[in-house]
Amino acid sequence: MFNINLTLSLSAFPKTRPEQLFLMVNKLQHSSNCADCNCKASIFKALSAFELELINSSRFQVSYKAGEIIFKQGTPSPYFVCVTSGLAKIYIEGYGKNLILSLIKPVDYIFGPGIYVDNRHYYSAAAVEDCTACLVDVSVFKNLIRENPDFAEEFIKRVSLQSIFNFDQVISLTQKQMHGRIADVIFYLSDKIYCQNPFEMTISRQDLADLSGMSKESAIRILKEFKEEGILTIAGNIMEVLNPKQLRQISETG
Amino acid sequence: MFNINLTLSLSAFPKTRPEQLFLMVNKLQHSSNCADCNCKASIFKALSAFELELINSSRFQVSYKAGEIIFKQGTPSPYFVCVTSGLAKIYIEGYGKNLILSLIKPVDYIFGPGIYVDNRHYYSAAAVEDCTACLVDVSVFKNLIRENPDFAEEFIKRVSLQSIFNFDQVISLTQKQMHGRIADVIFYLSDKIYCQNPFEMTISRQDLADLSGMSKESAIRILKEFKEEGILTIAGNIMEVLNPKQLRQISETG
DNA sequence: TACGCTGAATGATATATATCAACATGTCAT
DNA sequence: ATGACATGTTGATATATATCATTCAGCGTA
Repeated sequence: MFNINLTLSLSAFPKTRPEQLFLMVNKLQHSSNCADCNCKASIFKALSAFELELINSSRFQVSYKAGEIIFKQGTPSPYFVCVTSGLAKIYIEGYGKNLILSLIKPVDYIFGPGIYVDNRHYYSAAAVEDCTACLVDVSVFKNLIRENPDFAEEFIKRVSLQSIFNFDQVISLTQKQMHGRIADVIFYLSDKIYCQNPFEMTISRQDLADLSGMSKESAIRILKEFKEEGILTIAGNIMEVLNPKQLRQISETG
Repeated sequence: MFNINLTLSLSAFPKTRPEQLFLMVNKLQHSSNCADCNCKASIFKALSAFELELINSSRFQVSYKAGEIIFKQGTPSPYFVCVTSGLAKIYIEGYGKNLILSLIKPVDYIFGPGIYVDNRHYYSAAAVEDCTACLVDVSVFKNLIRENPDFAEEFIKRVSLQSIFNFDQVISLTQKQMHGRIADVIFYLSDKIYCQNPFEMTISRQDLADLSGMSKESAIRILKEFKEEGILTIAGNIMEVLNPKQLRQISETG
């Protein structure tokens, strides 16, 4: 079922050569401090000052330009990634198409299931907007999980929430038709990602399609229909949901 | 995106009334011993004899007839379920249709993401064949995770493997067309569930459809095509894959 | 300004898939 | 054996969706 198509996928992003990543890694380090930063990062609240300092001292900061790849599905996974600014996406490279699992905004982490299995990434991550991120050595993280049960529970809780989110997503993708799926994605964007109503769509139409599991053309057509029905407006990159009630209705009737 | 449709779903299984479950729970208790049984249950290998006895003393055994519901999506989740004989399915009740996430055979566990979130089930479970299962109080389980880091790691590893499996499944469901999806399910059945090549299909055609995210009629039609092309045979409930290579090909070309 | 490039939009067409309806088969209790 | 009921099978049809081709708009660069 699952095939790592490294060669194929590398060529899909010809702009970012591996060396560039390492250059960026060395560019800026330790520019701020975990103890200050973690206020929004819920799972870190279970850590003591000493433990936070452990993470802080082993971390380094990286910046990515929009479109650049953060890591590739199939590659080793030595770091735990925490996005501190900008917007990133994590996506599975499937059979010709990509499926975006979720968008990652500050302060959120990217940790894949591979960390505890074979230390490989099971999905790719890329910057959608210009991003900064902190990388922390996975082994530091794993040690904390072994030594601090509260932190372990927070971690498991986090993984569980992600899993629940994925369930919703699978049902949306497999049992709703296009209108309902686009409605779901629009709610996801306005409620969970941009968190405001007239919001700037910083993702492309292709990303919108990859989030809702359909072709770019279909996604565009449905946006147009929603516009014509007065459910939303799009001016440039600014989208506003005018009739959330009707949109909810569309989401629920599939 | 996510709606718990309890009323709708109860009526979908008119045969099993809630009282029946409790009657069965009281029928047989402590018929065997975790220390003997756990040989196949990998995550328990991290537990000491004392810890196993903790689980053993708080567990009780239940049996379910084929078709009976083990628990319902949306209900509280006080127990951790370990299937000790027979075959069960876990499935999400979506918009009209069900999606089977996986089949559970001995010795495997059913633990949902709700345990660490809101103590609710996020999917339903039902017996496909007659089943016996052990129920263990979730709090006993959670305590062991707090106190035994090895066990915690095994648990996280387990959850991770399940997550990886789900990724494959999502890609199959959203990016392959029907032939590829049915091929994937047939491999799943022969390699992971029944583990033999001429195998008895104890699941119904509807279950096959719910595993591959399509209508029952479409699933049947594709089985017929596979028969006509000599890829497999079906006699009664016995299915045999004759040309696994070609089936693999179909799986991979989507 | 003109050029070329990339992402977005639109229309025409092909096709995968669900739905509906009818029919067959098996199974169980009477 | 008989009927009733669930499950499986098949065919005809409708429809959701992808694909292909084309045009358009914005944007940086020569």
